[in-house]
Amino acid sequence: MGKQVTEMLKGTLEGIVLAILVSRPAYGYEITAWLREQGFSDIAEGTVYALLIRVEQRGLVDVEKVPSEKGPPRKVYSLNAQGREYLDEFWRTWSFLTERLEQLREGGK
Amino acid sequence: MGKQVTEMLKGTLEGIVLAILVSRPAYGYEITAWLREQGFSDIAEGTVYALLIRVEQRGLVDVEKVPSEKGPPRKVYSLNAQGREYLDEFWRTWSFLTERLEQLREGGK
DNA sequence: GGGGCTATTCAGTGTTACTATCTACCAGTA
DNA sequence: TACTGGTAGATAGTAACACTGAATAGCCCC
Repeated sequence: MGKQVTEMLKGTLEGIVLAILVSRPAYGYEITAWLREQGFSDIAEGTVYALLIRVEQRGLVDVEKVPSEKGPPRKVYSLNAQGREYLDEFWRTWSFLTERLEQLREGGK
Repeated sequence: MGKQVTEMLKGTLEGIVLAILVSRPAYGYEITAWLREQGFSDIAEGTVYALLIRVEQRGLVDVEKVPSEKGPPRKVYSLNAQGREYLDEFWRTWSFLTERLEQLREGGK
């Protein structure tokens, strides 16, 4: 992809991951793979792990270590109450931004 | 506003400013004031100026120094051909992101 | 002269995603 | 046994970007 996406993901990738976790618990490798399927073609391996550690430290997710059939144990993350609250705020902020930008796009024609 | 907006603006504020400039030339102070009216309540003074210098150095805008009735001369920026190209790409990237997020928001209910 | 508004600049900081690399576990295979 | 490949996570260092806070400068008016 491009540098543009990279910069835009700052601040949104966190919301994206939390939005994934609200529908079902998941672990890092899985999330990365899913993002790539969705078109975020070059999300770096380490990026999601770093993000998950951050949100864990902020207490937005619960963690459970689950043994894997293949490879080392998985750290399965799930959104807790605080995380859901944070996600709600994320959506509000996101809506604000999209509204402003939609206006600009209309006006710029 | 909050830290969330700050982080989300990374990568998008640049597009926002370029989108303003495509409809009319403008100078830093004016742009900052306009953004604040639009609800970006605490865009920092220095932020827009730094951004304008960046896009100028990348050759996306043309600059003209215009004497002001009050205060020091204004640096009036206008989008050039390269800038318009870049803005087009910005909108494509933005659309990609909004589509993905809209899907996530739908799915998360 | 001093306060208030306009307008720009700049050094320093924090956050975030990327790059690159490393560790670890297991299965299949030569 | 040794090697490869897929799964899974951690981490040190870097670049980009917006913010903080302050400084500078010009102009007007009391």
